[in-house]
Amino acid sequence: MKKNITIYTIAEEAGVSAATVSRFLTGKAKVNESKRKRIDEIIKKYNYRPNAIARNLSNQATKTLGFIMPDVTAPFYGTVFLEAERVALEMGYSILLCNTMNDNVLTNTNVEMNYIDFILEKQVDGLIIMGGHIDNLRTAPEYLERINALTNQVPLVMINGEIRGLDCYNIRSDSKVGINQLVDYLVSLNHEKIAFIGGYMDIQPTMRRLEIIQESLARYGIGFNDKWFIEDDFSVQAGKDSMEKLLKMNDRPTAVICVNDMVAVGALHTAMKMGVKVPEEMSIAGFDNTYLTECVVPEITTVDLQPKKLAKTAIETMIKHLEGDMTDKKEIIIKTQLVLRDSCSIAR
Amino acid sequence: MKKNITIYTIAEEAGVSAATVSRFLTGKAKVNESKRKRIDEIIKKYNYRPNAIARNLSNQATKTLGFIMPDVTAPFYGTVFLEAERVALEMGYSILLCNTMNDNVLTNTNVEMNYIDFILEKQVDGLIIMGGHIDNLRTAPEYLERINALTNQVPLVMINGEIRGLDCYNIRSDSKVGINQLVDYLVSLNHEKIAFIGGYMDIQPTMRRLEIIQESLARYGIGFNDKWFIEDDFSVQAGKDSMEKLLKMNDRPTAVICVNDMVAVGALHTAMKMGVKVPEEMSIAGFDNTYLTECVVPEITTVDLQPKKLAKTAIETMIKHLEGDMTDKKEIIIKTQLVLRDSCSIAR
DNA sequence: TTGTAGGCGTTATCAA
DNA sequence: TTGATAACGCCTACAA
Repeated sequence: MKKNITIYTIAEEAGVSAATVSRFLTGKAKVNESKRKRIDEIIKKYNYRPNAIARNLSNQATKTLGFIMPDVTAPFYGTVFLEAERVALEMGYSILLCNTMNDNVLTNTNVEMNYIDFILEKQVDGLIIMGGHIDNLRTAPEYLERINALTNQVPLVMINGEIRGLDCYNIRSDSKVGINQLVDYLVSLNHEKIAFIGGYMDIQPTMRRLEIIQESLARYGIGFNDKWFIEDDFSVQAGKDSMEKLLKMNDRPTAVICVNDMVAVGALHTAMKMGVKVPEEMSIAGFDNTYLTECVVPEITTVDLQPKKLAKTAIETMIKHLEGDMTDKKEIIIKTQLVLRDSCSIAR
Repeated sequence: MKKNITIYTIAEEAGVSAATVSRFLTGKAKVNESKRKRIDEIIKKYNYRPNAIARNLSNQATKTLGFIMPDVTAPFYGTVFLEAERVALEMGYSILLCNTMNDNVLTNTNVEMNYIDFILEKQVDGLIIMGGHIDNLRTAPEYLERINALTNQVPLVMINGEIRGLDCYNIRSDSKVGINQLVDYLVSLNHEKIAFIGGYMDIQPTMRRLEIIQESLARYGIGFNDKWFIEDDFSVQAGKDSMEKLLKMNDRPTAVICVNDMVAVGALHTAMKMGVKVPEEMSIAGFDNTYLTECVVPEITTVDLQPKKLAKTAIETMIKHLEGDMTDKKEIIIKTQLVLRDSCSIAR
């Protein structure tokens, strides 16, 4: 086994001490011009790279951020992650990603809890959580306890999470603006029979959106028919199934708001398959404004949650905190906005 | 600042030496039952977790694999990554993901090369590369040189890469079977005017697929009209643009094979927007078999590249290598297969 | 079965 | 400006 090349290797060949090589590497102290040059040469000769593990151990910091989410494969989460990675890298940090996929959002918190431990062992400097159990309105007590303890070990940023009274940063989107715009729009198109599909009752984005929709409709004196809330998960398949249920009803809604774009795409899929014309016979809207909305015809009208802005804010908030630039602004709201496309038209 | 809890903290309180605690932790040597118990208690009391960084430094291994790819957000890549993460975790490894997004596939190799350095500094035990410059048929010499050097530092697994004569493992999908099936199918539907859209000429998956399509058509004595190869990138937008070009031609093809599902979805989008019925007036097929194909109507007929199998094989191959279970099978072929859905029908 | 001591590759403190 | 030297937290001979 070839011996590793270390600062000692470099130091020896350059005729200096390891400390000097280290200083050269970090640039935190001056080193004589001639030695500089020699060190530089040897480093290039060996194509030497400092060992980040050793560096981390010594520095007591890894310059890496843990990021826990359900599934990068979902366009919204994926977009957030990618932007987070980009911004982090730009600021000199890297991201350790964990997908908790297998967890059942409503019950089993094991995967996520294991991941938290796992990620802490890796000594991340900060932890970012998006989706999963932090969205759960009835959080399991042991999970709550764990996440509370967490808060003392490492700074935490939650994206669109729901847990109250937790000492962490919250980056959340204010759905209200976007939803009001959406409801205004639908009402202006004469819709009064509006459904809401996808998502679990116990999950925050679901209930929050549903409530705001109801409030928003109430401004027009329009009631929400509970039969038209179809509970399911957040997948394309959920959209397909839920729309099918809706279409089998005697009293159909004229417009369907979906808990996210994936569900909207699924809903559109079923409508088309069952010969229901969108938007002529049925209007459909989504949430998130992911690229999916522009994949289908008609393109889907949606509420933009600004995933990139969420990501950027989350990373910047975390790094500011880590670098001592404290704020006491623990909560940051990102505005949402309606994006008009082709999937809604006048009710008939 | 609170002092960190280390094996010494535990050792002291348990009245044993740090070595014993370490042995308890690794389980690699026996430790007396009564001490076992005491150690265990203290560990729980403090909620102690071993510091992975220190462990890695000592072990000279990180149990993490670097994974370099262009963009997790693309469904195919995302699927591969997710499965890779799952399998790796199951085998006790974690994955450090890097998205090279910003690189221009054809020219600038900087982002990817920087990432390689970056990832090596983190002392990953192995490196997996999928997409990006390894697909480039005219690889930049300095990139080749770099990647060759790489090969001496860390085991390398390439997924569907093209670089020949490199000492690494290759997991690649054999497109031939799937493409032959696709061509057989299209010909059986009376298609003779078949286009191919998306992808760059200089990129392996593009050319490989195109060549095989041509060969496959040749079996039927059908020629390929070069005008119907529209070069573009691999995005939904590419599909939209390319289809538009195709539809503006006087002599239109009756079927379009797309370099991947995203392009296929884009192509379908344009066809529908321009009032061309799919599949009645135009058949469309894709590659990859991602979930996108089932989002749209008609659902898209595609060649399944088995992303999960690619991922699993890649990870298993890597870990087998790392754990000394060497094989000399440096190349593993994953079969592809045609998946029939609704986007193709008889030519007219 | 247990403890001592040295090493993993860097950084940082303290003299010089 | 430089060089010893002691951390950082864990693992593993080696000796007991």
